Amino acid sequence: MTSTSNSAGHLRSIVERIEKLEQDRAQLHYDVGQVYAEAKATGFDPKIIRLLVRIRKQDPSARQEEQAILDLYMASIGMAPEGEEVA
Amino acid sequence: MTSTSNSAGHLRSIVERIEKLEQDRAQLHYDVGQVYAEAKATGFDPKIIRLLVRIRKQDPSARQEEQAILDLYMASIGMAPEGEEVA
Amino acid sequence: MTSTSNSAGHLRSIVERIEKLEQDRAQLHYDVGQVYAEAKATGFDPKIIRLLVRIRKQDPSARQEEQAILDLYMASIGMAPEGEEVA
Amino acid sequence: MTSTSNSAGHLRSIVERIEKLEQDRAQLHYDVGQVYAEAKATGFDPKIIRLLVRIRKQDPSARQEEQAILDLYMASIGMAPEGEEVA
DNA sequence: TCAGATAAAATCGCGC
DNA sequence: GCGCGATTTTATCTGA
Repeated sequence: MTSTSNSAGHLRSIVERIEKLEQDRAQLHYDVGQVYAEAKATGFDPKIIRLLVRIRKQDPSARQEEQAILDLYMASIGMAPEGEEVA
Repeated sequence: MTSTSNSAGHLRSIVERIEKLEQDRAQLHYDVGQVYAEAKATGFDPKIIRLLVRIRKQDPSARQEEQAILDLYMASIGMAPEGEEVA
Repeated sequence: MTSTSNSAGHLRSIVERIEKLEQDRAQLHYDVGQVYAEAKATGFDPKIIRLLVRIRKQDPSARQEEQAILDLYMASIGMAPEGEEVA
Repeated sequence: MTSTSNSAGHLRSIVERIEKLEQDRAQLHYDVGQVYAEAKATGFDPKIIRLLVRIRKQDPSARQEEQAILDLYMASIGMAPEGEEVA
C-alpha cells in the first residue's frame, strides 16, 4: 500500500483526476483560442465569429423555450404533453 | 469544389472546429461533475474538495500575500484574525 | 476622530456601505419571492410566470443582437452604421 | 374595468411588480459596483474587499469548522497547512 | 490601464 | 434526501 489509508488514497485519486480533467479542459480552451487566432489571420472578424457561434447555439434553445411554454400551459390545464401515449 | 468560395468553406470549417472543441470541453466538464459525485458518495464533502483543488491551483506565495493583505485590512477595521475562538 | 486613521475609516465606510446595499438587495429579492407566492396563491403557476418575465426581458436583447450582427457586418465592409451623419 | 378579466389584470399586476422590484435590485447592484470602484480608486484591492465582505457574512464558527475539515483533508494527502513558509 | 462584456463557477431551490 | 436546473456571483478577456 502506498498511502496511509484507503481513504487518503481515494481522496488523492479524486483530486488528481479532477486536476487532470481540468488540465485537458484548459488545453481545449487554448485550442479554441488558436482557431479564433487563425480565423483572424485569415481575415475573419473574431467578433462576428463569436456571434455566429453563439447564435447557432441559442437557436435550438429558443425553440426549446417555446416548447417549454407550450408544455407548461398544457400541463396547467391538465393536458398530456404532445407525443405521449396514455398507456 | 464543394463550397461557393474558399472563404465560405474556411468560415464553415472554423465554426465547426470551434463547436467540436466546445463539445469536448462540455464533456470534460460533465466528467468532473461525475468525479465530484463519486467523492460525495464516498463520504467526502464536495465543497471542501473544491476548496482544496482551488488552493492547489493557486501559487502558494500568491495565496500568502493575499492572506497578508486580508489580515491587514481586517486589523485596520478591528476584526480579529481568522481562526480565533471568542472564548 | 473616531478611527485610527483615515484609511481605516474609509475602509470601514466602504465595507459598511456595501453591506447595506447588499441587505437592501436581499430584501428586494425576498419581496420578489413574496409576489411569486401571492401569484401561486391566486392560482398562477410560478414557473410560467418566471418564463414570462424572462422572455419579456430577453425579447429586446434578441432584437439588439440582430442589430449587432448587422452593425458588425456593415463595419466589416466599411459602411457607416445606420442613422449616422458623415459630418 | 380596464382589463378583460380580473385574472388577466392580476397577472399583469404581478408581472409588473416583479419587473419593478428586479429593476430596483439591478440599480442596487450597480451601486455596489460604484462603491467597489471608489474603493479601488482610493487604493484598496477590490478582490480583497470582496473576500473581507464574504468572511464577515459567514458564521465564524461555520468558517472554523470548514477550515478544520480542510486541514484534515490536506494532511491526509500530505499537503502542508496553509500559511507556511517553505524556508 | 480600466470599464464593460463574456463566460465560468458556485450556490440555491425545486421536483422526483 | 438527492440529483438537476436555474440563478447569482466571480473571474477572465477584449476593446477603448
